[in-house]
Amino acid sequence: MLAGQHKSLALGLALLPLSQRLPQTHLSPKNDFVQKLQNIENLGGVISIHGRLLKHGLLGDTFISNHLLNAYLKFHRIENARLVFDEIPQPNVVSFTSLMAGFVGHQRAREALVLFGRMPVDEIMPNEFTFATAVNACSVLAHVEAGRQVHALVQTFGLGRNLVITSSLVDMYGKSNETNDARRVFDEMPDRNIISWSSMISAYAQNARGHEALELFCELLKDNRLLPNQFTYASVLNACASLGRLVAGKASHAAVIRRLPQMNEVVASALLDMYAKCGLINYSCTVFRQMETPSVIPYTAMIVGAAKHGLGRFSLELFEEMTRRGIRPNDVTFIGVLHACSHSGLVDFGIDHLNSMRERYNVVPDARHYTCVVDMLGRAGRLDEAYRLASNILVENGNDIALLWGSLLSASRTHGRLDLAVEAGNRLIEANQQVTAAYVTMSNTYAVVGNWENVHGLRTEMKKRGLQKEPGCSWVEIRSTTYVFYAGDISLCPRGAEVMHVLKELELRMRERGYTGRKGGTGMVFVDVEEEAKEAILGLHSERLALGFALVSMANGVTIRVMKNLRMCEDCHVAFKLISDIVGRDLVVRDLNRFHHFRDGSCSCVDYW
DNA sequence: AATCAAGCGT
Repeated sequence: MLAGQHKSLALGLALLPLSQRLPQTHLSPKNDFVQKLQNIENLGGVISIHGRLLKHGLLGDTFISNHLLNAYLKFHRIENARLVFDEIPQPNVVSFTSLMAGFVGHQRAREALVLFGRMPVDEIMPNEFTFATAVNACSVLAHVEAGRQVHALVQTFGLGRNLVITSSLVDMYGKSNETNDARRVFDEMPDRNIISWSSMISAYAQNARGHEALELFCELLKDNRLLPNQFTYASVLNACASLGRLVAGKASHAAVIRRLPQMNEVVASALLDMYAKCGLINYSCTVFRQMETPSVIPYTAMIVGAAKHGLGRFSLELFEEMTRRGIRPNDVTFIGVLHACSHSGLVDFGIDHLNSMRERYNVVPDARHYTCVVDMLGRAGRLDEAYRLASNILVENGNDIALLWGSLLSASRTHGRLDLAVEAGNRLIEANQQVTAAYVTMSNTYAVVGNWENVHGLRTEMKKRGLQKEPGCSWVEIRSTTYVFYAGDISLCPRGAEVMHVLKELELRMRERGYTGRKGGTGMVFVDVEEEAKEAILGLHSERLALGFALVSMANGVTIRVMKNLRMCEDCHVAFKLISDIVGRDLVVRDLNRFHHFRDGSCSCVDYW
């Protein structure tokens, strides 16, 4: 509305005869205005100068209008900025670039690209600033086709060696999950700054290629001219977290303390997330409590971390605490909260939260939230309710379908509900999602109820369709060596006999304590935890081998973590607790304490990096 | 006058 007034005023001014306009003094009010616009500290000031510019008839001046446009952007008034742009008689490349950057910064990247496309029509030549912004727009949209087109234009304009543009391209390819293209651009850069390196490290970290992220980080450290900063460490920690590499994560923590003048919230969030994913929830908590005013993101990370460790009550307390402090939960926070309820069997709390999220917090539940609730009902054995809910959710995205029906299928198998397992499995197969896993789980459900004919039938069907289960693997990180295990023959496993002995003993004790693996959720490590093919069942699951090896190492006084499929296996955590009970000592805690290098912020950790 | 990197879910 405000901007609309300006528009009509501007038209009115244009009708005034030149003589009636205020004369320009040779003291140049122009420069005066520009300086004021640059140093302005609040929106009111921008509006007042806007009015005075109108009076002086200075809005036709592209240079001044560009300053005004950017002043509006400084206070996030993207609409006002756009209206200023629309009134510039001859917008130049800076006008275009500034408004494009404004759109990108306000979740309107598509409009930035539209504006970019308008430039040739207005016969404005884009420059390096414009291209960097255009690439950034594609990056935000993860629109790799547009990104490739812009990349091609960059080459045509002879800007293929520009540092800023190429760094943006690395980021764009990374965000579009085209990691190899990101690396190609990175390798071809004539020179690189810390942003180029951080972008490439983060491209690896975000695309499940943590090993390469850490490798590249090591390479970066060899160059003494470039210092890693907060961005770099956040990505490195993210890589450690996704790999479950506690030792590297610890060392990064040490490096953060030693090498960064101060830690910001993003690094702290990455750090607490890393500790949670590597199994040290107490460390997560310590990092979290060191933050004075954590925002929604560290709160969410902590809630999710606690949930994964089976600390459902703690998750809910954290949620209470954050809302009490007036921090608004977002969609991800609720995924964490529902996840917590699901994994701690707090079904009714979970349903309450689902219902309150829209009403009280104005967060609309989507497929991911409903999937959590389906999972929660399924784990609790309330399969009919789970099925009813799942049938009523509208899911289009293949990945969402896989999560929803995959969750129901798994619960149906656990509870021996053949009817629902078949229904859920067929949904997956129809949607061409997780087809192999669906066949295997359906077949396992037939096995649970003793219907061997159908087990065999499904196996034949799989063979006919040429479906083969990829071998899963698990690994253990001991000191800084990673031991990888595949399902199969025990004789291939290092210290196989010892491993076998420990596992047998453990399984016996667990059965004595009533862990049959039929209750869902916890205690599943030892019975059918992985949906592996029947052949693998004859041998051993990779997780059991990894766990057994870890236990043997632990018995020899070695500190270990057990990992599964890139993430910490929450069931292993439960298993550790049981093992501690069985051996009558708190092995886990004692061993974790040996890692305690950080006291009072000082550090005695070896220089890993 | 305008351009590049980071953290929370499955």
